Amino acid sequence: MLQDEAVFLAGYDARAYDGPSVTVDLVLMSVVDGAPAALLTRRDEQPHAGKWALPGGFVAVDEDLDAAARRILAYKAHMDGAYVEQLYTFGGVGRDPRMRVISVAYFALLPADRFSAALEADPALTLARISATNCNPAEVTGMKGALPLAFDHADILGVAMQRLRGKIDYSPLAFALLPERFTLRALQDVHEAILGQSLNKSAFRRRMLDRGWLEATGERETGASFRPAELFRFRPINAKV
Amino acid sequence: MLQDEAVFLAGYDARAYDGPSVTVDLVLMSVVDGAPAALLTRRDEQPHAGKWALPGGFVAVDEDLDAAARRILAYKAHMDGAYVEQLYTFGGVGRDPRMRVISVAYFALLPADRFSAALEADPALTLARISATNCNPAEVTGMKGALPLAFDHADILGVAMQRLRGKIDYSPLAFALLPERFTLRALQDVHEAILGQSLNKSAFRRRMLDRGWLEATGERETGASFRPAELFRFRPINAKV
DNA sequence: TTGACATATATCCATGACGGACATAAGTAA
DNA sequence: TTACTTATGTCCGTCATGGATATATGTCAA
Repeated sequence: MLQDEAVFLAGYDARAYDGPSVTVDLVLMSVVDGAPAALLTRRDEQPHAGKWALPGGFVAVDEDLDAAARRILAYKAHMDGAYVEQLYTFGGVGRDPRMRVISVAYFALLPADRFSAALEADPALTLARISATNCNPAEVTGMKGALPLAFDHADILGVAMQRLRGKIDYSPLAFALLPERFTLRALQDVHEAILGQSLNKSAFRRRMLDRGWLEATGERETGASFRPAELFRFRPINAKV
Repeated sequence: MLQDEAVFLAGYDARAYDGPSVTVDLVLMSVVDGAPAALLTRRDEQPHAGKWALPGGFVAVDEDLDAAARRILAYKAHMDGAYVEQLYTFGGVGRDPRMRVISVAYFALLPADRFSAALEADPALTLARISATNCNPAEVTGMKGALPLAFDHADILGVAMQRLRGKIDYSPLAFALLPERFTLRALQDVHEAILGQSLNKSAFRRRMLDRGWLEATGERETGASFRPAELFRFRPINAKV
C-alpha cells in the first residue's frame, strides 16, 4: 500500500492500523457433466461490482477458523456436511483495495446433485466451469461465456484445482464428489475430470479395488440400456484424508 | 481505478468491528546428525513462560504475509535466503489465552551448517530434535531432555514434519537441507532422517539420477578413509517446488 | 610397496504395478 | 433370438523397485 493511500484511509478510520482483517473464502467444488465446477456469487457492490467472487465472510473474534468456514458454507451456500479442507492463506497487501484483508481459503467438495440443489435454492449463485487442462490462471466460464473474477479469486481457484489434482489419486477426496452409491465408471469419470486426462480403465479398476476403500453393495445401476455396473460404497477404513 | 470505485472507497468504513490478530510462526528445520531438528526460542513472559516456542511475530497492516515470514526469518532467526513455504493456518479460539490470534505457519529449510551458525549467533535459540518415527504429537528433545512447547506449537511442528515427509520424495525440498555440493549418500541420509526409515540404496540412486535434478561436478569428497563419493549439485531445471 | 579395509559404483534378477489387448458376461432393444 | 453396448475378468509385455552381487577406488597399516 502506498504511503499517501494509507494516510488517506487512516483519516476515515484510525483502527485500520490495528492489523489485517481476516476472512474465509470458500471454493465450493464439484464435477458436473464431466467437468470440474465451482460456485460463485455475483458482486453487487464496489469494488469489483459485477464481477464474480467466491463466497466468503469475516472471521469473528470468538469463532474458530474452521467454524467460520462451516458457517459460511451453511449461510452463503445453503449447505452443510460437505467435505471441507483448508487450502491456503492469501495475504498480499493489495488484494482488497478497501483495506488490508488476509483471506484463509478453504475448499469444499460436493456431489453434483447437492451442487445443483444449492444453485436452485439461491439465484445469486452461479455455476462456473473450470478448464482442467489450462488451469493457471483458472479459466472459468458460466452459461453465457467467460466469468470475470473479483480480487485474486482466480488465483485461489487455481490453487484449489491444483490441490485437488495433486491429492485425488492418493486420497479418498473423489468420494466426496459422488453420491453414496456409485459405479466404478462414475468414479473414474470424476478422476478424469479432475485430472483433465483419460485414464486406463483396467489399471484404474485394479488400483481402486486393491486400495480397500470400496465396498461392493451387490446392487446394480438402473436405467442403462446395456449391462448395468455394480454399485459401490465408500468404506472409510484406514482413511487418510 | 474506476471513477465510481474511487467514490466508493472514499466513504468506506474500513472496519466495523475488532477482528482476530494475525501472526506468522516459523518452523526452522534442518537435518542435524542424522535427525530432523527445529529452532525454538525460550519464552520469558507469561503465558507459557519457560516453555519453548516457534519464532514468530505479528503481521503489519501494510506487510505481505510472505514478507512477514521473511522479516521474522531475518530478525528473529538471523538468517535469510532459506527456502520458505507456507504450511498451514492455525485459527482455534483458545490458542493464545491473552487474545484471539490466528497464526499462519511457515516452514523454512536450512542446511545444517547455517543452522548451527544461527544457534551460535543467538543464545536465545535452542536446537530441538524431532522424533521422526513418532511424530504425532511431535516429541522434541533438547540437550537436557524433553522440551515443553508453548501454545499449540507442538501441533504446528507435527504438521511441518508431516508436510516435509509427504513432499520430500517427489519434490526437491531435500536440496534446501544440504550444502551446495553433496554426495548421494548425504542426500540419502537426509531422506532417511525425514522419513524415519532406511531406504534401498540402489533404488534411491537410480531414482535420484533419473529424475534429472542432479548435476555431477566431477569432484569428489575429501577426508574419508575409503573411496570418496562424487559430489553432485542441484540443477533446478524443471524444478517443481 | 603392498595388501586389508570400507565404501562407491555398476550389473543382474525377482517381484509387483501398470498399460493395453482380448475374451466373456449381462443387461436392453428390435 | 439376435444385435448392441458396456461391465467384468484374464493375459502379457514393459517398467520401476528391492535386493543381492561384483567390481572400482580411495586410505591406512604393515
